[in-house]
Amino acid sequence: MNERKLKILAAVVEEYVRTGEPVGSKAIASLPDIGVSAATVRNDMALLEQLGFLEQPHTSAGRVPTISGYRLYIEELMRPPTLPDEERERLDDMLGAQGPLTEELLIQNATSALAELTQCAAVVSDFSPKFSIISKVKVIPAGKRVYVVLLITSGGAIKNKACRLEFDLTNEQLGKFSEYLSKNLEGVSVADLSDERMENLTAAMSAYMMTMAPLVQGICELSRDLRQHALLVKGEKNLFSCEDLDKMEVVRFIEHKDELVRLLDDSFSGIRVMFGEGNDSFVIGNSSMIVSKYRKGEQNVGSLGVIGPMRLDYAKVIPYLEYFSQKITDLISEDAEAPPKQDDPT
Amino acid sequence: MNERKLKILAAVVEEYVRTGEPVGSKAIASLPDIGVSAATVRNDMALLEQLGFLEQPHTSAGRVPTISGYRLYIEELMRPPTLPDEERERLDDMLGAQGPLTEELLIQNATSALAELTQCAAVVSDFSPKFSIISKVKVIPAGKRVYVVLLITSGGAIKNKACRLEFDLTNEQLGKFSEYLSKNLEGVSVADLSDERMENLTAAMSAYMMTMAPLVQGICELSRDLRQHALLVKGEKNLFSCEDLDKMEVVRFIEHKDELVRLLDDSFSGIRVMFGEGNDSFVIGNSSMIVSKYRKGEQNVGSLGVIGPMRLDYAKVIPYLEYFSQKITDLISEDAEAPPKQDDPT
DNA sequence: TGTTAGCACTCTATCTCTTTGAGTGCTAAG
DNA sequence: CTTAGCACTCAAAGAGATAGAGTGCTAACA
Repeated sequence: MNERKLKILAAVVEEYVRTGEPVGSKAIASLPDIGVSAATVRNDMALLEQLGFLEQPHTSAGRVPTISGYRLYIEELMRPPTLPDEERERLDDMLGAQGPLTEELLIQNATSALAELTQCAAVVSDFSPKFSIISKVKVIPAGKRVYVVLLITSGGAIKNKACRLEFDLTNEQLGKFSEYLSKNLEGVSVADLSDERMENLTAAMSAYMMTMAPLVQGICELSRDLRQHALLVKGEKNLFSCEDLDKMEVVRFIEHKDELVRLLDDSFSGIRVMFGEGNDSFVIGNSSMIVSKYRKGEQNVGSLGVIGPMRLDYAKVIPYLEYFSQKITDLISEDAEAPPKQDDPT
Repeated sequence: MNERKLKILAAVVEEYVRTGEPVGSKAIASLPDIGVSAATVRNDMALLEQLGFLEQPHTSAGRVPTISGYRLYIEELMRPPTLPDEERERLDDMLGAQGPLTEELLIQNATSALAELTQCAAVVSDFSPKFSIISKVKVIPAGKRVYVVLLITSGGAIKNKACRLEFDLTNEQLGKFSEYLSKNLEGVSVADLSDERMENLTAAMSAYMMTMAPLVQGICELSRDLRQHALLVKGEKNLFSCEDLDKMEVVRFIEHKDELVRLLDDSFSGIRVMFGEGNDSFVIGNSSMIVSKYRKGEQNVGSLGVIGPMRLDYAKVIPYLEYFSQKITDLISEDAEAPPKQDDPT
C-alpha cells in the first residue's frame, strides 16, 4: 500500500463525488498530479479492489468507492481546507446577525444554515434546555377561566401553555400561587425537575388548592418538554432532488423520528460518519449521515448532523459541521457560565 | 347530452381515479349499472370527447377525463356521501379531544388531520389572529438585560419574543412601562395595530425612555406576526409518494410560500377546486388544489386546502374539507362572541 | 522490478425492428 | 337507437444488433 495507491484512491473518490459516474483508469491518469499511465493506474485500482476499497458495478465499467473506501478517504486521505476568515464571518452571519438571543434560535439558525450550505438535510437533536436553570415561572390570566403558564430558562427557552380552570381565581389566590411557584421552581436546574419532584409539587399544591391542578399539570408538561430531546430537521426537500436516494426510504426515515433521535444521541465525541446500507437501522440506501456533538461546558447537550447522499463532498461539509458545533458550544457555554437571575418587579 | 352520457362520464372519472389507467369502453360497459354494450359506450365516449370532457392519450388507448371533465364531475355528477355520525365523532376527536384551547392548535390539528385522512398535503392560510383582541401585554425580565415581551389575544394566540436592552430596568421603570402598554394595547383589536399606530407608540415611548426602544420594537414584531397570514403545510411527504406528480415541481411549489398564500387567499366563498396545468401560477402538473374558507362570525379569516394529484377521490375529500372548515368556523366564532377581558392581579 | 503500450475481451447502453394486444371508429344488421 | 363484427392504429414490450468505454493480460522497455 504505497503513497501512489492512496493518491489514486483519493482521486477516485473525489472524481466519483464530482461526476456521479464510475471512474476509469484513463480519467485518473489524465489528472494533473498523478503522472503515471492508465495501465499503471489500472494495476493499482485492481489492487485497491482486492483490498475492498473500490468496486465495479460490472466488469467493463469504471470503479466506485466502497464504504471502506469512503471511510479510509475521510479518516486519512482528504485534506479539508481550513476555513478562510471571510468564510467564517459569513457563517457567523448565518447563525444570527449579532449573536441570537436564545439558544433555541441559535440552533435553528445553525440547522437552516447547514441545510442551505450543504444542500442536504440538516438535523439536530438538542437537549440543552435540560441543562439550563429555570429563571422565571409566571401564571398570566388570559381570558375567562383561561390562564397561561410561562417558563423561561437561563438558556433563553420560553415555553408557554394555555390552561383552562374550573373557576376563575381571585387576585389573592393567583398571587399566592405565583409566589409559591417562584419560590419552588426559580433557580432550579431543569434536569432536577424530575417527574417525581413535579408530582410532589402537584400533591402539595392540590392539597391546598384543588382548582390549581390544571396549572400545575401545565407546568409539568412544559418541564417535560424542556427535558426532552427536541428534534429539528431542515432541508429534507434537498434530499428529494437527489438522484442517488430512494424517495420512499427518505420519507420513511424522516417519519421515524425516534430512530433518528436514537442515532443522533448515540454517545461519542468529535465527528462520526455513518453510512446507510439498508440493513442497519440507518436505512436510506446510498446515503450517509455526519454527526457532530456540541457541548455546554463539559456536558454533551446535543448533536448536529447532515444527511445526504454517500456521494458527498465530505471535505467541504465536515469543516462546516465542525465549525458550527464548536461555535454553538462556545456560545451556549458562555451563557452557562453567567446564569442570570433577577427580581420581577411587576 | 342525455343522462346516460353523464353517467358514463362519471364512471370514467371514478374508474380512472381508482386505477390510474386510461379506461376503455369495455371496462365501462361491464360496470353493473350501465347496462348497454361496449359499442354504445364507445359512441357516447366519442361524443364526450368532442365536447371536451374526455381525451385520449393516443388513438388506441382508453379515455382520461380532461380538466373540464373533472370540473363537470365535481360540480354536477358526483354524489358526496353525507358523513355518518360515527365519522363525525372521529373527525371531532382528530381536531382535539375535548375542543382545543387555542385557535392556533385547532387549526394545526385540522391540517394534520386532513393530511392524514386524504393522504395528500394539507395547507392552511390563517389570519384569524388579526381579528382577535389583544387581551394581555406583558414584559417579563428574563436575565441580565434580557426581557421577554408577551402578547396574548382573545383567540388564544400567545406570542413571545426575547429582547436585549442596553441597561437593566429599575422596578419602577418596568412597572410604569407595563402599565403604559396595558393601557394602550389591551382591548385593542389586532387589526387596528397598524404599523403607523405602532410607530406612534414607539415615538411616544422612546421620547420619554430611550432604553425601552427594543421592547417596543419587539412588540411591533409580534403584532406584525399576528397580522400576517400564517401559512402551515402538512403532509408534503404524501405528495412525494405520489406517482402522478413531478417531485421537482412539488418542491418548487411548496418552497414558494408567497405564491401559495396568494392562491389560498384569493377571495371567494364556499369551496373552490383549482387544477395545476403548468401554465398557471399553480404550477404542479397533474395536481389539483381544493380550498375552503372558514370564517369568524361573518368575516373570512382563513383558507383550508388540500393539494393532491388531479386523480383524486373528490367525493371523499370534499366532505372532509367542508366539515372541517364549518367546524372551525363554529368554534372560533363562538370564541369571538364572548371576548374575554380580565384584570391582572399579579 | 516497476511501468507502459497494445490488444483481445466483456458488458452495458442504445438503437432498430418486430410483435403483441388493447382499444378504437366505422359499417351494417337487428 | 343499439349492437356485433372487423379492420386499423399505436404504445409497450421484446429481440437482436451495434458501439464504445473500460478492463485484464502480455510482452517490451527502463
